[in-house]
Amino acid sequence: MSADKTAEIVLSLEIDDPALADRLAALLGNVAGIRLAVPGEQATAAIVARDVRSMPADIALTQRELDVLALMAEGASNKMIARRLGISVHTVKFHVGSLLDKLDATGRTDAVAHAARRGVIEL
Amino acid sequence: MSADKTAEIVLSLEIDDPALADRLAALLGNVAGIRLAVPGEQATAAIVARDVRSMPADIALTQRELDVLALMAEGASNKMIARRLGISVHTVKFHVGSLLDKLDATGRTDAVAHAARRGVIEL
DNA sequence: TCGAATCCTGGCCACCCGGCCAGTTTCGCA
DNA sequence: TGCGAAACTGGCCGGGTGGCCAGGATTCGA
Repeated sequence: MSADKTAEIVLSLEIDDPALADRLAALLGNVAGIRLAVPGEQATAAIVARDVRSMPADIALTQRELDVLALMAEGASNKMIARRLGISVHTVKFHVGSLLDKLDATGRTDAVAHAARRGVIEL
Repeated sequence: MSADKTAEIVLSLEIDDPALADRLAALLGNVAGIRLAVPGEQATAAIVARDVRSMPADIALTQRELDVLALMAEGASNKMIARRLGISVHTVKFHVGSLLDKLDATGRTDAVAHAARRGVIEL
């Protein structure tokens, strides 16, 4: 019975803003096929805030830097990034250096963490 | 009036499971006051997966591994971690090695990214 | 009592990383 | 028509990283 694919979808409302949470609760409360989870209940999916954290002025990264950053977040080494982007390792290092500078990070791990925190990338 | 509190809520559907995503899209598609975001659009909130399949039982990490992992997420080097925890660099490497193994990561950056994705740590 | 797990440490070594120096091309804008 | 920004490449090098080997100490449950 737990494998009933057509059962109603349980949504966990995880919004800090009370006003927004209330509005969503009201709107979703009487939609057939959807049910809001009671506190602590295992939900199928969750609704989380999305507008606040991406607001504070995205850091100005070039397209190439974003390419490199995305691959860094995948755990790729400079060599792998170079191969994937079809450029040399030296160029990758060049972009990584710019990234560390712009993101105020001490290393690639820190850079990915900072970028994720600021919403520049999604993990 | 962009500050109209009663404007429709834009939801970003971020569900990997195609079937679930389709069902949610169908159910939410004609709810007054709610609109699904087009790709790339700035949404008010996001709907993310939250069932058991996406939370495959927290990885069994020891307390010490969690200590090391947290410092790694701060961008700390092995040497820094060693100093902070009062242990040798060799021991830090030992724990980092275990983390890479348990988190199925290729390097410390990948390890932090994986851990963040699985909710083991908060960035 | 005997493992098993966890935590700790050391040496060794190939490789990676980040920073330094230098240069080239292409593009858009003033 | 210059000029800066972006992208790209190279050499060099000190230090960091990760994997391998070896060991020892502790606790806990079978």
